[in-house]
Amino acid sequence: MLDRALTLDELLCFSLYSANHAMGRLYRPLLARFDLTYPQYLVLVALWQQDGRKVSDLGTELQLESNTLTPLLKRMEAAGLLRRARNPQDERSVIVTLTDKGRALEGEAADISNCILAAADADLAELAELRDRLHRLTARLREAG
Amino acid sequence: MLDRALTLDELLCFSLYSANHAMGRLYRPLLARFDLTYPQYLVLVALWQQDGRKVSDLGTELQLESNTLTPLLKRMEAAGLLRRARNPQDERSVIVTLTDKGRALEGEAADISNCILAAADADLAELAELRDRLHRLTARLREAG
DNA sequence: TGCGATTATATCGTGTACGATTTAAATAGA
DNA sequence: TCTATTTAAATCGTACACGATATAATCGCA
Repeated sequence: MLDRALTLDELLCFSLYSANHAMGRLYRPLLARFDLTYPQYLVLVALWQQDGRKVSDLGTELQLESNTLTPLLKRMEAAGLLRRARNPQDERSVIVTLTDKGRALEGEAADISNCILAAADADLAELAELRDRLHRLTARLREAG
Repeated sequence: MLDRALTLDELLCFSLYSANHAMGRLYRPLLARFDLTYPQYLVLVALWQQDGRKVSDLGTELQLESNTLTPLLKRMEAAGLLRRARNPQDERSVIVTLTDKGRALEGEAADISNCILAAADADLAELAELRDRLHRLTARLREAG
C-alpha cells in the first residue's frame, strides 16, 4: 500500500488509454480514405460479420447505447452505407442493414488490418496473446462493475 | 492472409477499445464523487507527479493538444483545482499549477487505484506485465505513425 | 378489454477528441 | 532593426460517449 498516488506510467488504465489512443491515430488516416470514423468502422465490422441486426444488438456488441448509436447510424445512413428501418414484427426496434456500398467496403478496406499489424511490428502469436489478456481483463472489469 | 474481414473479437484494436471502455466505466462512479471526469483525473495524476507544467508538456504526456486541453483545463480551473497563468519568461506558454484543493485530492482519491486493482481481480505481477506489454505496443504504434 | 409496467429508440446537455485555422509572442536572419 | 518564420495557446466545427429524460410500442395481468 503506497502513500502516494501512482504515476501515469504506473497506471494500467493509462497504458490502456494510451494504447487505444495510439491505435486510433493509426486508424484515422487509413479510415479517412473511406470517409469513416473509427466507431463507424467498428459498426461495419460488426455488420459484415452479421447483417440485419437491431440497434440494441449492435449496442451490446460495441458496448454503446442508443444515445451514441442513433446519431452515429444516422450519419452512416446519410453516407449511404446502411439503412435503418423499424422492425415490422416489433415497431419498437430498428433493424440496421448494409447497403451494397456498405457491403462493398469489406473488400476495399480489407487491407487496413494488415497495415495495423505491420505497424504493431510484432509476431501474430504475441499480439493474439495480448488480445486475449485484454479480453480476460475486460470480462473481469465488467463483472466487477 | 484472410479473404474476409476480421471479426470484432479478433481485432486487437477492439480488445483495446473494449478494455479501455470497461475501465472508464469502472472509474466513472469512483471519480464522480470528486466531480472529476477521467481525463481530468489523468491531468491531476500528471500534476501530482510534477506540478507547474506548461500546457504543452501535459499534452506530450497525455497525448492531447491544446484544442482538447485548453477547455478541459479551464473547467478544472473553474472547479478550483488548478490555476492557469502565462509564463512570465515566455508569454506564449501557459503554466498550470495545482491549488491547495487540487493537491488535497491526491490523498482523498488515493483509494481509487485500489478499487480498480480489486476489480481487475488479478495478481499485481500479471497486471504489471500487461501494462508493460501495452507500453511496448504503444511505442511501436507511435513509431509507425 | 384496458391500463400500468416494461422495452427500444430517440433526444438533450455536457465533456472529451481532433483537424483546421487564428492569434500573439518569440526568434532568426538579412 | 525590421520582418519572415516558428512556436504556444486558443478557437471553431464535427463526431463520439454518456447520464438523464422523453416517446412510442408492446406486454402483463386483473
